[in-house]
Amino acid sequence: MNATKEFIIVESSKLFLRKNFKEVTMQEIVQKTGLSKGAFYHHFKSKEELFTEVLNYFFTHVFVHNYEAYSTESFYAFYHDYANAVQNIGKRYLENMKDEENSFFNMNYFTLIFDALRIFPDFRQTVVTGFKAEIEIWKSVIGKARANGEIQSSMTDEEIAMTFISLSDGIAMHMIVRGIRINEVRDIFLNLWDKLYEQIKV
Amino acid sequence: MNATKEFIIVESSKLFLRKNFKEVTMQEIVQKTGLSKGAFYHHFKSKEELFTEVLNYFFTHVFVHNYEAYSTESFYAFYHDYANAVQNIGKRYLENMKDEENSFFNMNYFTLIFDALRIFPDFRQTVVTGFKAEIEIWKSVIGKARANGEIQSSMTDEEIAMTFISLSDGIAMHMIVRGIRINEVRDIFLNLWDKLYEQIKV
DNA sequence: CATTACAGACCGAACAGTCGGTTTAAAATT
DNA sequence: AATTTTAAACCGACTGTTCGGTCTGTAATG
Repeated sequence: MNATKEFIIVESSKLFLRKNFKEVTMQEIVQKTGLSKGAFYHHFKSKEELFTEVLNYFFTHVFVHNYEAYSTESFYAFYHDYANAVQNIGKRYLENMKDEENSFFNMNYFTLIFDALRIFPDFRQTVVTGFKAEIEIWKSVIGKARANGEIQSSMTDEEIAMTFISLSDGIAMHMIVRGIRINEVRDIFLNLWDKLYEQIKV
Repeated sequence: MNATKEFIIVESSKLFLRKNFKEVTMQEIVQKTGLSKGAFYHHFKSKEELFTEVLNYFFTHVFVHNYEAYSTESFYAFYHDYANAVQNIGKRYLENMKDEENSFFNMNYFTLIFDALRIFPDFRQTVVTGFKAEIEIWKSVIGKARANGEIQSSMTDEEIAMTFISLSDGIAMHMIVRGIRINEVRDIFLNLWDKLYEQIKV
């Protein structure tokens, strides 16, 4: 990809972490990139096209889990690796803000998704596919842990997976609303995960 | 409150369940209400003022729990009452949409809060206060259940409360993204709540 | 008949996007 | 090596439209 185009995506992605699609103006984008409107429209056919690229950037470079790197030795090791990765995602998220005056995030993983769904209804399929893939990975680790005798529960693998994932998402959302520091979120849901784990470990 | 003003709030609230603040235009508001611009600005000094009233309407008439009505006999009865109330909230939410062609909700409890936080930073305090009050109610019911010998857990009352609340919120968010029918959300998280309950009940 | 409620023409600002033209640098030609 | 050609990158004034909001006039109300 063209370097300038990539530069525009990365720079304007910072704007989309503070305001939603409608609130970010072309004027702000050209100001942030230091380019002109003509230059922008040379690389993108519309503001919407930029936004699709920004979303793609977020979901392939920022809000992304590298599951291959997580231990599948035990469920315990797996979800601890996952929690640490969430911490790193938070750090990448904050890096996108360090050149802003008021380092307060008004958009987040969830609002970005809902904003995108409103503008691009087809985006739903992409998100749902991603969710399902994530659940499958958790299920397989959990199933293995159950077979190993690491854990034991009346819940199905899928129920355990959904409980862990949804709990962390719910906690994250509450903490974002409360304005808590991103790095503290991990500790809060990891503590609860450990407590849940205690109840299912053999 | 003036009947026309209330009518404007209720009618335009339906628009704010489909689009965010910036996306909803004055033209749509006057069209939806069948009134004129002059009439609107006779009752409200700005679009923002309307939005504060709409938010107030949502959080006092739609997205609201009537905790006094919930059983505090047992934690089990309490969270079942809560889950049923969530069902009713979902129904009220859907009622606001029945006169629209495409009955698909693009805004929800969470996006509304985040939209509001961006426009009215002071709204955070209101939301956080509400969250804390909710947790306190749960904590007291859980504490009582523990004292009664209904439940037993290595988790603190607050941890149990946060686990239950955040889990249902996380589930709701996932299900909204998936486009699942609102009424099914209750069954999904209530099932998980029951499983968690099984593990802490004496 | 004074006040409230409403209508709708109207306003300037802001919006996304366009367009004619300039700069830059590499490729082609002499 | 010097000159010409070509194309991509970029510029910013400009366009048509829509935005939230105002203003003046009229109808209803009590």
